Amino acid sequence: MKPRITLKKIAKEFGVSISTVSKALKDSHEISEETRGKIKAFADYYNYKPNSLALQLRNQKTSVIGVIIPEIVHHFFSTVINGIEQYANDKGYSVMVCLSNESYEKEVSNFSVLTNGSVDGLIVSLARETQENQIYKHFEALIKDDFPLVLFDRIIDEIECDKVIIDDVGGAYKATKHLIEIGAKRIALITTQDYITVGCLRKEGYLKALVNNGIAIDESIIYKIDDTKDLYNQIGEIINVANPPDAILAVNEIYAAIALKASKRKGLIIPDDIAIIGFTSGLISEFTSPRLTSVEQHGDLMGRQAAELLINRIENTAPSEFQKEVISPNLKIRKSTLSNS
Amino acid sequence: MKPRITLKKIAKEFGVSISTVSKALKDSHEISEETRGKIKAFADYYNYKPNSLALQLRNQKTSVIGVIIPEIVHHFFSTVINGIEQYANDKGYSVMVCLSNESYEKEVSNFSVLTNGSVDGLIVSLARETQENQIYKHFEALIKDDFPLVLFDRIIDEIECDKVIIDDVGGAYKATKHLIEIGAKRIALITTQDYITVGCLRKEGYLKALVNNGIAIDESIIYKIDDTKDLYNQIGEIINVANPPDAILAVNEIYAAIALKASKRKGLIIPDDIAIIGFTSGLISEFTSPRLTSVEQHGDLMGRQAAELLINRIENTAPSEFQKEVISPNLKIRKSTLSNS
DNA sequence: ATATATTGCGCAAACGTTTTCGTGTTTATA
DNA sequence: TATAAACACGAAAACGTTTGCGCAATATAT
Repeated sequence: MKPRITLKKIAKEFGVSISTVSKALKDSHEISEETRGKIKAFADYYNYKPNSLALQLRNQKTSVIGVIIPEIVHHFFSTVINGIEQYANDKGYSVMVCLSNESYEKEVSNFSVLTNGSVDGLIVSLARETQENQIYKHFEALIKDDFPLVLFDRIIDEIECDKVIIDDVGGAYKATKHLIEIGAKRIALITTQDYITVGCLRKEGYLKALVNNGIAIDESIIYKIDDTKDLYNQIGEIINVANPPDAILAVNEIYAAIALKASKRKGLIIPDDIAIIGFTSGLISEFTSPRLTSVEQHGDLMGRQAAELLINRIENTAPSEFQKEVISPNLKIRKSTLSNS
Repeated sequence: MKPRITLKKIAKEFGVSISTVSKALKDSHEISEETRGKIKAFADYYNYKPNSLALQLRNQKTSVIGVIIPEIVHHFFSTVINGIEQYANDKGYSVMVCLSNESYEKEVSNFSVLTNGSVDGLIVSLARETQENQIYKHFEALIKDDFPLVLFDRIIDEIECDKVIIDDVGGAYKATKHLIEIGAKRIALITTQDYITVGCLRKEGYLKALVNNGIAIDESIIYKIDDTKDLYNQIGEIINVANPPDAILAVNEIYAAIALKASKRKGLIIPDDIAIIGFTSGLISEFTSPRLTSVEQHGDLMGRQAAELLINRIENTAPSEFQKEVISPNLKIRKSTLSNS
């Protein structure tokens, strides 16, 4: 690659000082019309652009925000990124994305890459492993220095910073209530392992809805899926029993879609024999047959809000207490809970 | 945010020079054991980390690669990002993602943000609008300066740089041939507007397969979808005719999934009445009913290869001629072309 | 005791920019 | 003609880092 053109080189070309060139390019009236003209023409010809590293160093501001997410090949997270990008761009920031791949170690290494001055702030959703291990040491230094930080979706309360979450309890409550309203009596819950906080919260909403509507809790139809093992087998076993549940609430779209397939394979009619709802903001629900009723998570909005909180923090326009934004999910009712009869 | 600790501050603390501190922290034997010890302890306590902007400026290297893609909420692109990240991380690079949102203007503005010295190289897939307008002015300066650049998927031949594409012609050929082999006679093509290069190439493969197998080309069953209008209507009209095609090749997953739904609604049996194949690397095909046969695009691999080409270019380990990697797609045969009978 | 190594550290340049504060020359005013 | 103002530009510091080189002071060898 050819070396980029710098103020110094332009200065040399015309036998003037660097400051003269800098001022000329900024149209300072300190510099004569003539000098200005030729310098600008020259710079233009060679496509001069100020080196942003130098500017960032001088201004002590990068206008970049770092984002660390567990994975990107995941509709929810990519919508969040989208939201972050939108808002950040509007405000003149760029986005640097790093993936933790659900690994604690990778998350920590991303931290050290991003907190060395290359970004003005950080938006993070915790890796599964981090939640599992419950080690948050890498956050301590940031918190101590008031480094601008926003946690979203996969958050933990111990870390003191701005946060954006969806009301998982409320979403699960709404979904469960809907199932009850359409006549379900035995509503199974397909959820994650306990250490995934969103899984727990959704279970909470599910339980609350049951209790509030006078349905006894049946622990035997609450299933905790192990994401590292085969999903089809695990979920298939829930359906392929003598007396399968008459409704299912799944904490994500994939679980729901698999449950739907398993039900069809067993010959159950959806939603008459079994109604299904998934959590999601994905495309899958749109194309299953029948289409899946689902709890919409508004990832875009979440991203925008996270970016807004962060940028306010960066630019010191935020209140000193940390904010916690809660986004209300809504139920998108489709055919998997909507009987034709 | 508290100001970060610097060499200067540590130097002041101990009444030594900045260079002493720098050397001490690097365990230089130029510095006495004693001085080294106390400086390192102090730095450690205050969690000193070298400011990466300063390093980048000094080393004339950012170890960041910029990526500009049309959109991120798109399974194919997110798998590509994933691949890029994997390879880049392995090699010690970080990734900065910018979205063009299919807009020419946004693409150009992303260019100016990223080519000011903040990244060592660029991986780009063109915005739809850019392909439509055929204005590639923003590339010229880069090319002239040998700026490390890799184009993937949505490429154009005029721009001289490294490229990664999938063999769209071959993929469409394979898919079409498969349809012919299972007995299809009237194979419709659902494709994009002409300016999308991948659409054209896939059409080419489709036509070639027809010709090679002695099937007459019927322009009336080649449909060009307008992405800015309602997809369901446009695709529905293809199916809801007196004599619908007996097979469909769609240039992406969504088109295929919609065609599948429309076919089912009309009461057609898939694949007996109508067989369907989509291009994709997505999740949708997995969950339609029946599941969709599809041309797998290997986005991950594409990302890794793009990153490899770029990093080789950056580190000057690439041959001087530009490379063009072509990835062979393969056919994932599922129930939408696999008759039970 | 003198010459030579070795040790321990500081200086200064370099990366590229912006900006304040001079400073010398020219022009305008008294 | 003397003085003030206007003009056109340069020097230098600052952002934070690394590193080759120089220079003392001490330690070792002759």
